[in-house]
Amino acid sequence: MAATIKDIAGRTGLGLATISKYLNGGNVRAANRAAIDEAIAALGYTANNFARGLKTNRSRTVGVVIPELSNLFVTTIITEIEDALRSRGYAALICDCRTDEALEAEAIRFLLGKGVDAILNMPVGGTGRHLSPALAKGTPVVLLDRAIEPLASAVDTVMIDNISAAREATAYLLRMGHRRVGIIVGPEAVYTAQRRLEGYRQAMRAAGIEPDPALTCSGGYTIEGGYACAKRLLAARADMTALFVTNYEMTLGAVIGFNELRVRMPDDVSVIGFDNLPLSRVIRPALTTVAQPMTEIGRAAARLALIRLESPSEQPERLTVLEARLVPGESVREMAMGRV
Amino acid sequence: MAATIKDIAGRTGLGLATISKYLNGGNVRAANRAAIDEAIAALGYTANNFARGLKTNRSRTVGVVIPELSNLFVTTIITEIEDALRSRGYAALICDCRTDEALEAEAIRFLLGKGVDAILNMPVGGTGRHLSPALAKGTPVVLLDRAIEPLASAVDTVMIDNISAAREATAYLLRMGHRRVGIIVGPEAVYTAQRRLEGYRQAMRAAGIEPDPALTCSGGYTIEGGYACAKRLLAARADMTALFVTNYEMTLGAVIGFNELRVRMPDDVSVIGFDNLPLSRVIRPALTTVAQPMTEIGRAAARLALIRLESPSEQPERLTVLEARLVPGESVREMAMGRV
DNA sequence: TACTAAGAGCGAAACGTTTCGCTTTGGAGG
DNA sequence: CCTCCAAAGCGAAACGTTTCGCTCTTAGTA
Repeated sequence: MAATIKDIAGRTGLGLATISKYLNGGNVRAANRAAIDEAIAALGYTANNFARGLKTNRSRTVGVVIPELSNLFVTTIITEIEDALRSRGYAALICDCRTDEALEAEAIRFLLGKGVDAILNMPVGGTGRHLSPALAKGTPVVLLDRAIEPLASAVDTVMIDNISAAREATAYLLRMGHRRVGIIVGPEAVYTAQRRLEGYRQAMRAAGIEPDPALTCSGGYTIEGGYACAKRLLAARADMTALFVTNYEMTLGAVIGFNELRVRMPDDVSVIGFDNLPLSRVIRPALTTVAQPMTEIGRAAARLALIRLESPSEQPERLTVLEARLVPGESVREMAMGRV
Repeated sequence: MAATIKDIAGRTGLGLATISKYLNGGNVRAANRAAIDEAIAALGYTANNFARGLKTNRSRTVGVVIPELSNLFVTTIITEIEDALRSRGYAALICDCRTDEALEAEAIRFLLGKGVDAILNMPVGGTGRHLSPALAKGTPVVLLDRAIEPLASAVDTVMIDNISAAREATAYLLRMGHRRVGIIVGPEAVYTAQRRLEGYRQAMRAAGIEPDPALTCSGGYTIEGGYACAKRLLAARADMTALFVTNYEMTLGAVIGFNELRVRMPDDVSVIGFDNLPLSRVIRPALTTVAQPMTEIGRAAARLALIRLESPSEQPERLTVLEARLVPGESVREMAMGRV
């Protein structure tokens, strides 16, 4: 039905091997090259990926396993990955595991069964057990955003230094004279949430302040959680003068909550948000945020996967730590010295 | 390296054909069935998808082409689709075409080259030309959210009745006594945006009101656009008493804009938003929204694709129109009669 | 003109499955 | 104990590539 390499051979009078070689970048005499090109166009030939995969054991397909597709941080990264891969002929098989470890393990198995050449994973499980089938099979793995210690030497990891990013954001608030600094953190089980909380604590202690549990609220990395925490923190600690919100969704929620309560930024509460996505740039007063380089994360991950797949001789570092920057806005005010 | 059907045959003493038949659901004597199962477990056998695809020309893979991955409406639907497909052994290859017609056409070709069994597409291009390679090849196509008239009889379409949803939302505002009703619409080129605007106009005219261009603002379906439009409309028409925002992102933006301007809902302006996503339910006052059945859209699309793939005898309707409902909140107030 | 590398071109085998068209088998009914 | 038939089992061919190990051309050199 569809044209095959054999049809091309028939039409051009050349041999199978020659056509195949040409298609894979080999050298062919100019006249023959023209003939092959002509035949391909005339017959509408496309290589059969099944046959090719059967011989080469390569699918030019990469699996992406993420905890949650409905999250702007995730989708921004995936968009970048997908773009980079597609331009090199790779397609992305995406599995949303709904933040469920069992589903995540199943997704990995499923993708391996589909013959993916590599796996990109923003892991839910902290043990890395779900990845062992991939490692056993020799499939390259790139971890996104979250490290898994026991796998550090077996997989690539791309992330930011969450502790120092959080520490610097908190230190900035302290430097501006704030003392009662609240934090809205993510789920306890999530790697980045732990590290961001740790960074906050380090900064507080370095300033001689013991973190007040009543100033910490867990917002589950969701808009609703951020919204609820903003209200809860204000109710529990009316004297809170600054707040650090540790992801984009919760920042959005907190801003909406503050607005509803007529709490003004930065006059009533100074705020540092997370992730410099479109909205953060547009609302007034402009938010001061910790900006993760999402585009670079995606690109770096795609690049690593491609290197592992196509240039096995190159041996890039296992760990890529990208830098988050504090993007100044107008949502933090400097406290009068007297009030400190 | 990996175990093949031949290894199973060797270990069990059975023939290739028997193993294959069993794997594909055929009948086999109980004793042999046990032997095969044992061998599969012992050897860790998994069917080779390339070989299988080569014979059957089926990849158990479906392509999904969408304009934009960073959009909650899109990702909610995709999550559902992916889930439904995966449970039936199908994987989803996702291509974000960045709202670019040329990229969209390329994505379709790319996916066909990958051998996808079906294509789900939320189309950017209105002509449907980009789908002709798929139709030529006989690959089933399901359109999401947006129809393409010339293809009505060749592809499946799953969407809501945008005109009537918008008409009813607007009519509700009119029924509550509002006359100066604004609308934030999406991009002119987008099917749903056109229809929603049309529904609004129909309702206004039915109430004897000629739509005021100064009460229409295009927010490009983005958070920033909704935010900007909310401010622009208030500036242009301070006497606007109600506003209809026609997608989720713009609704979020408008709410933030109103909050910043200290415009209270519903006291100063009544608001009907779009899409009943988590946030819409949680903010105060609760938003009145047009809720699209996103879960059902995803499920219906997946179901159609699966039927076309696995039950060619069934002939479902080409067009599936799902119902959007008006979910009442507290963001619309009834105007005093005198003010009408 | 003759010779020689290097470059082009070639056929056949192999990848792991499904499927076609048979043959064998087990056991129910007589 | 036979007969018979549906069910179960079978071998071989085919799917469309890539690749191995050759042979044949070609063009440059002597």
